[in-house]
Amino acid sequence: MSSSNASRRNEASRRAILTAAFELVQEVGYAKLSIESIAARAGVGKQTIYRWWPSKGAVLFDAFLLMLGEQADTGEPALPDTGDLEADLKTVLRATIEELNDPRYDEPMRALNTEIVHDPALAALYSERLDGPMREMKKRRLRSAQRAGQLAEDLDLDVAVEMVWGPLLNRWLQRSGALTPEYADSLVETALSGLRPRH
Amino acid sequence: MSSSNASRRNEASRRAILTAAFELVQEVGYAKLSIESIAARAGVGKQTIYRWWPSKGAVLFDAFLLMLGEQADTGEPALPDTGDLEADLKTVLRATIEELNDPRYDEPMRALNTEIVHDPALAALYSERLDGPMREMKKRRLRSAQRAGQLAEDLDLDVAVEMVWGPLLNRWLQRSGALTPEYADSLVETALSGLRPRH
Amino acid sequence: MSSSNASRRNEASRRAILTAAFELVQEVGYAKLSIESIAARAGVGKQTIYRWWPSKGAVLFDAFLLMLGEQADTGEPALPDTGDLEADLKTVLRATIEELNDPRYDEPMRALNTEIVHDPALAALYSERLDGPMREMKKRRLRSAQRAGQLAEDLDLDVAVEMVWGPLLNRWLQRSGALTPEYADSLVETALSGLRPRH
Amino acid sequence: MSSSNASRRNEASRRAILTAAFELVQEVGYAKLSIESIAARAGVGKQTIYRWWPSKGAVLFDAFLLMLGEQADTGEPALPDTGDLEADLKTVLRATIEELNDPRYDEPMRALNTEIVHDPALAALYSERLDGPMREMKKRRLRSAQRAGQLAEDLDLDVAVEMVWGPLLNRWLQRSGALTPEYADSLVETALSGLRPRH
DNA sequence: CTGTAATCGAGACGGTACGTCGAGTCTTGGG
DNA sequence: CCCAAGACTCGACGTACCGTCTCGATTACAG
Repeated sequence: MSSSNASRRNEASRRAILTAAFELVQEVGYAKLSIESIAARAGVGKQTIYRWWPSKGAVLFDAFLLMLGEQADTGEPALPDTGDLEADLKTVLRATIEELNDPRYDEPMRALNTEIVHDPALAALYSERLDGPMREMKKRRLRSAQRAGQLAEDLDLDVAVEMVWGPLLNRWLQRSGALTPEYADSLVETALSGLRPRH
Repeated sequence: MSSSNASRRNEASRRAILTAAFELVQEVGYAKLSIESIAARAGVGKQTIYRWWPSKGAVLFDAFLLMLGEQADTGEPALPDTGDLEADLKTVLRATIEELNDPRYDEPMRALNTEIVHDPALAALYSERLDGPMREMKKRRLRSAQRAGQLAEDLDLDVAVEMVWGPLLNRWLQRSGALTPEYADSLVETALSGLRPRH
Repeated sequence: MSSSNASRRNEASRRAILTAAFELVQEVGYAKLSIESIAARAGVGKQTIYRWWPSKGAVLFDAFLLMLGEQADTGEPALPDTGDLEADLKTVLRATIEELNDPRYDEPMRALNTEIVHDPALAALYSERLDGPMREMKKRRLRSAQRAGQLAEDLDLDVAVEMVWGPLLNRWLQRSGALTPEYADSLVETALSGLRPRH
Repeated sequence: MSSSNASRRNEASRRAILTAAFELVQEVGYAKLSIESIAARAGVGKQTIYRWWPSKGAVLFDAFLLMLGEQADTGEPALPDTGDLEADLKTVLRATIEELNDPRYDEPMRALNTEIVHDPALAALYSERLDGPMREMKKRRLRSAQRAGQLAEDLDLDVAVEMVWGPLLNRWLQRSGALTPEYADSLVETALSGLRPRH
């Protein structure tokens, strides 16, 4: 059922390439990341990269998948659910902010986002393998709250997810403001209550 | 007050360069845009570009300013204010969506966003010259509504702006969903009312 | 005396490789001839070539032997001997010229000569298997004439052979002049009579 | 009349490239000579080589011209003329043999000959710039002898030149025999007297 | 008649070099 | 001093082959 892999691809090389790519994008930044340097760092011929990936962005994407351990794929990842939606969302957003502020992830994630912006094929892949599962996870938490009567019954969960996480991502990408825990709180509170006055 | 500008810079060359840059980024995309091709198209020596701009992104940014006619700078641009905030916002978001779907602006704007993501200096410039004025304009409209009691008194207007426009920009950049007028409406309604049920 | 050939080598592959090599060198020229293209054309794994030949030149050399049907080996090839040395030599040189002018043999023979120039091992092989037998054949004809008193008694036959055929080969390799039947005649006459005036 | 050179070519780079090429072909041989290594040794970008020369062979050819100091071009080079043709030719051939046996010139000259064999354009250049002038020089000496009645009146001097020098070049290229002073003598004597018995 | 070991087609691998593109710098000559 | 033009060094591109190395799948010999 599994032992015979049709491909004669060298798994060790694959991992070396992805690891090298991830390290290098941290060290030199996305603009200066070259296939040549990835190959050199990985101890691999350039052809081995060109053979299996169509673009630099695709390598980076796979590197991401490897680093994330493909968590999104295994089982059903879930957001915390204490019953208190507001608190849970704040917890999650604060954690996200911490990750975005982590220099180890900053450059690689910016690089990935850049590639997605310009490469529709990669965007589709991203949507399918990374963003999709994450979005599902977020929607599951919101649906749970919805069932508990904490969210509007007619709420479009996709819009809801984007309204909570979108501003955060934007601020980070455009550096249009500081990413602080307070910002996370404010975002959650405002999204839940809406801009209009209550009562 | 003397007529002599300190700089002996050739205005014709400047415009030719910016025009060529804007045209080329539409035609070949951002990744394949080269300083050499800009110089060739503009009928200009490469040195003339390097003399006046520090980076490809800076050229692109100035090209944008030129194309936008520096609207943001002239006078006090304003969002429509009919008194009906929800309707006004929907109008504006629908217009924005139309612009983002316009192939003439799609590639150049993606290019600009990409540069901003990786170049903090450019991000600051963007924030000051383009995003800042736009944000002020949006906040003015919201403040007007706030005074009219249509928005919560303690609302953080920056967060509010990001919550309305951020998801839109994100969907566009990541191609994570279609940009339709209905999406604009849904976004405005959800943001104004909040995720929680009313009553 | 046993029927078993020590080698389990595949004769069909061997012939396919040599034929492919000979064809390809005609088609693409020596510089662009690659082991990979030979293997592909022959429908053979690269390893099969590397297993049996030490170098591209060696393959080419064997290809030559195959094409020539190993004539030089079988029996005692001989130059025409009508008793008229001058006429016989002219006949032979004219035939040689025709062969050298034949596009089917031009490129392959140039290729072989090139390899010989740079590879002493191949040069030795060439000398033993191709040039040697040919030279013997030529010397036999000259010796016959010498016995008939038509050539100087103390003549060094090796020098004689080189003086008749050398200039021809040189002109062909360096393209330093046209290879015409008249040239053949002139060469033979001059060599036989010498540069000095007779009487 | 001369100061303004139309080309803005860098003479220092040109010399560095040719010198590097000549050195490298001695050191690593023709087969392993790469444009890349020439550029590296010369401290020059590869593009500068590709900009000015169409092929590796053309570089090598120019390197030869530079090394030979373009002697052939300056003035009227001449072979020794003591009145004794046989002695003079022996002197010259012996000197040639010594040169061909000099390891400093062996590889480069083989390389040049190889290129000529495969590249008609280069062959023409060779004929015009190197072989032609040399051949003229040789013919001048023979013509002088001819006037003195030492050579046949109807002798084709081109054929004569090829008959004396051709065998030598061939033996060297094909390694079909040792290049000794005795061989030079034998060659000259046989060519002058012819293969036929005198009287 | 059946292992078993060499040979085969296939093609991935780590490399080297190719010939091209563009970056950013520098030089020349003209206005 | 600025400009158009374009040569320069340098680094990377993506491709072609090198010679080596597995991988099954024949295939011909030996037991």
